[in-house]
Amino acid sequence: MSTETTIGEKLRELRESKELPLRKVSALLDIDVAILSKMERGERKLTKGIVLKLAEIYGHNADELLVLFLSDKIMYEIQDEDLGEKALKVAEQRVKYLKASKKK
Amino acid sequence: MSTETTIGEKLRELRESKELPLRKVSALLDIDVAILSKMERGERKLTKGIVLKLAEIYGHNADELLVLFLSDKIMYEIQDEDLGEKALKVAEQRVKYLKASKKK
DNA sequence: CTAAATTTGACAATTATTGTCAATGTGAAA
DNA sequence: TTTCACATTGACAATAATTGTCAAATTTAG
Repeated sequence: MSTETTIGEKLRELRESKELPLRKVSALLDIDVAILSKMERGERKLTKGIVLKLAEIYGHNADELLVLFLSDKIMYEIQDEDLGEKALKVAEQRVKYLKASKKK
Repeated sequence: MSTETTIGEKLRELRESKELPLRKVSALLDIDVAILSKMERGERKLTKGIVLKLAEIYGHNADELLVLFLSDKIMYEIQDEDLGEKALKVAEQRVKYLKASKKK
């Protein structure tokens, strides 16, 4: 499940599957074509807003893209860290703890 | 397992358990006392280097502190995100995938 | 009270990120 | 080759974020 792809690569795949040129998509997003090019190749950071707009443009499930987007940011934080996996597990515990203590 | 504490709070606890004033510790770290104060309270970002030095100063297990430090950074990325937990799981998969494909 | 410890806020200096643009590179068509 | 659309690259200034430094204010312990 989306384990071998970055959000940028995924967005490029989606764009190409729709046969849309960067030029058109960047116009819809109202950003420079160079920036979108770099975002797809991971050279510039994506924002949540851009990801959501692209989900809309490509007619693709937004949550799936957001999860990939967030996990990319997480991966960036733990890159090359031996303790990354442990840190992820601790973070999971903490998320669960927060959920539990946040009464609905 | 360290689910209710930030790295800053943990470092403050350690310092207080050793009865060391900020003044002395910040001198050992060669940083301003104000910065260390803010780091302990989460108002300024800690660095890996500072965490390691503090582990040394307090004679505390460095890995445990690093895991907490990294998980803090992860938590920061997914704060308030409904999809945070899913993103963590995907990140775990990806870490495992990377480990597997990186032949030793 | 007083003295040490800590916190707070303001500020300039540094560093990072951003958008913009032009030049360059790539590939397909003919 | 020439042309054309598409994409990439790098340089640059503008903007924003982070940093260290300091002094004043506040809190805490005696």
